[in-house]
Amino acid sequence: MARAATTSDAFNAVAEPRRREILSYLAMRERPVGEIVAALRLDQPSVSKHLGVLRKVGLVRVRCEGRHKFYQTNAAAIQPMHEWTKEFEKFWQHQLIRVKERAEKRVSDDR
Amino acid sequence: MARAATTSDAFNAVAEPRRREILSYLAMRERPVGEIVAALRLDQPSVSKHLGVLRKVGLVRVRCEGRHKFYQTNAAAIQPMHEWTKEFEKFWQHQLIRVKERAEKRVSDDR
DNA sequence: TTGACATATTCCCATATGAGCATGTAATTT
DNA sequence: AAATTACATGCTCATATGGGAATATGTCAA
Repeated sequence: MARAATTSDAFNAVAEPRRREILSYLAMRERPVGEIVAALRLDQPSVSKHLGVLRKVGLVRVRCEGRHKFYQTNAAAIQPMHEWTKEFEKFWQHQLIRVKERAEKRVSDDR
Repeated sequence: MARAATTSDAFNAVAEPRRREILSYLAMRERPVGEIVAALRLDQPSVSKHLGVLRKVGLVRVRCEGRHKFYQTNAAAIQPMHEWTKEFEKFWQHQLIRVKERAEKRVSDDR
């Protein structure tokens, strides 16, 4: 088996740095494709393809108006990733405390 | 250019579901490779390869003891992902509020 | 030393990728 | 109708992948 498709879930879709940029850019308000192209300085076909991936996993929503398509980030689709990373919060807090303790011990040893 | 390497950053490394399982499994306490193999029912070479990826991006730490290698999740390396997803928190909260408002409006319209 | 055990590495392969470029399609304007 | 605008899709290609199987490395035990 090869690597999982980028369209298989939010984790895979978001692994691509440009897609993260697009999501950040579209979080505040909806934008037509042309503005994404101009703002992020990417080729138009590239943006369209990235938007296709993001659409497939539900990370963006589209609204059509004439020949313009307005894309916006669907933040709710990011929440599961936030929840998963949150599971580790208590551990990195513990780790930081231990690092701090060791540092303080070193200081007292030096005295 | 092809897809970015899985070893290029935490986002890419974590896109693989098995690696997320491994990280969760190793979060509480360190484990030798054999226990990961047994617990997650994966082939040993597969686990070694996944651990190699996780090591390269700093998501796990190793401690060698005789012929055993104890791996543990380095939760601090997950924090940046948590921060990135957190940027969207306010947006999904707004979206949920709007969904709720629309639902309430529908109820009042029906009355 | 020889062998058993614990991990890591290598090879092959089907599959998916993203960039670049060209082309297709739909809506609008002239 | 023809030209223009706004996006989407198709193509090729270099590259990386994860699984499977075999093999290598390193450590301990008898």
